[in-house]
Amino acid sequence: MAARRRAPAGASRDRVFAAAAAEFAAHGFAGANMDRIARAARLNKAMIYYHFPGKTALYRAILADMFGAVRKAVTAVAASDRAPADKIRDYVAAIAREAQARPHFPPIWLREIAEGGAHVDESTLAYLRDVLGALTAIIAEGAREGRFQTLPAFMVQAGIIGPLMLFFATPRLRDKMARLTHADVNVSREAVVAHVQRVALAQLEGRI
Amino acid sequence: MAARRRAPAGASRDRVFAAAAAEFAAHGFAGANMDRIARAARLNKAMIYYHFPGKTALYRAILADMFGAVRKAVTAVAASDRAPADKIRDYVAAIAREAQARPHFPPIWLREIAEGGAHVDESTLAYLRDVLGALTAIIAEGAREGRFQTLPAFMVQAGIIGPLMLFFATPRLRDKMARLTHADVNVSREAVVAHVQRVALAQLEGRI
DNA sequence: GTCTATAAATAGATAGAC
DNA sequence: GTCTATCTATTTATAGAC
Repeated sequence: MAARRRAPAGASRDRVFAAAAAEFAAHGFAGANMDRIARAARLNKAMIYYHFPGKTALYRAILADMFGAVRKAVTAVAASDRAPADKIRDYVAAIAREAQARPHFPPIWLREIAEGGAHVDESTLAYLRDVLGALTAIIAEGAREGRFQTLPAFMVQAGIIGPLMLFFATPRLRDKMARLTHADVNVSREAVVAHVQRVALAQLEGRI
Repeated sequence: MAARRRAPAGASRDRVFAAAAAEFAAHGFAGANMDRIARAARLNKAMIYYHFPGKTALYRAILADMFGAVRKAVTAVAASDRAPADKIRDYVAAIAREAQARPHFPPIWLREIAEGGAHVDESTLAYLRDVLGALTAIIAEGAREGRFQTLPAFMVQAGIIGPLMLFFATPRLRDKMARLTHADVNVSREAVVAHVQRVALAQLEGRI
């Protein structure tokens, strides 16, 4: 048996990945700096290129991780045996959970929306299709059972991820605003998630 | 009287401004390229620096224009003599109108949210404070009249601008998705605005 | 006001030693 | 696997002529 390595196998790759995710979230694709990523990962630039073919591939790996995780979570929700209304709540909760598990997720998603998915490759686009597909399926199921009205999935999705991403992406901006104004910008995570769940459900059940 | 100039006074400055807005929307602050801006404005780079001190100042001028216009519109809404419920509808419509009048607006706003207002200076932050302040005032007025429940303005705001910006910023992304999937991603502007109005109002009137 | 040419700095990517 | 040193291209910004 080989002696135990000083550092776990793949540790430096993980450090590059984590540092890059934070960098892309903070500065966007074009603004991300390979030198800063290397420094944050406590490595040198050459090590990034040892682990990843280049900046674009590194970014896409992060996108795939993000949307792959969401896809997996919401697909499981859609396939569960819960009632449609509960699936909607679970769908919202799942997205919130995956977003919160990755602080870089909301900023990167917002940016990717802003540039029309310029860096999204085919396989990641397929993940997104499946995410919207899961929501579409839940809506269709609820409609079949006479509990939901049929709304365009995109509209429901916008009502869910819009507020969620805004909330999760803005802790610093809300701090900034809180220091400037007296408006109540400090809302709890639970309150936001519960609110988005109620709103999404009220829409689909025609209570709006 | 001076002879009429070939081109209107300030025309080249306007061209720089318009080209820069499109460039920042498409590529973000860091990704924006002064050469491309010059070319799109049918000028050379030196002319940009003749009109603006630098890239940051140019970007901030665009932010100030955007948020200044929104501030003006929603402040007028809050000060009008309409009923609180109508003011909420007007508030949503005003934001949608200003966003649609400037195609660069939604992408830039989304990006600025994503990076925590990194490029927002004091005066623009004051505009944002007034925008949220207008909404806060409308909610307070409705609550005083016993028509609204008091919700955090930020939460209501997130429910409004989240879906609106997502919709206005994603025509290309939705096209991309439409070609890939059969989901109904083609929602009309009117439907989205009306929907956001109904949702915001239902929240405040406690019908959710 | 408008241009060309260029300075000065930055950043993605690689060579090659250990 | 990890490092230093460097190449090359890009990019913000300016000098200076017209």
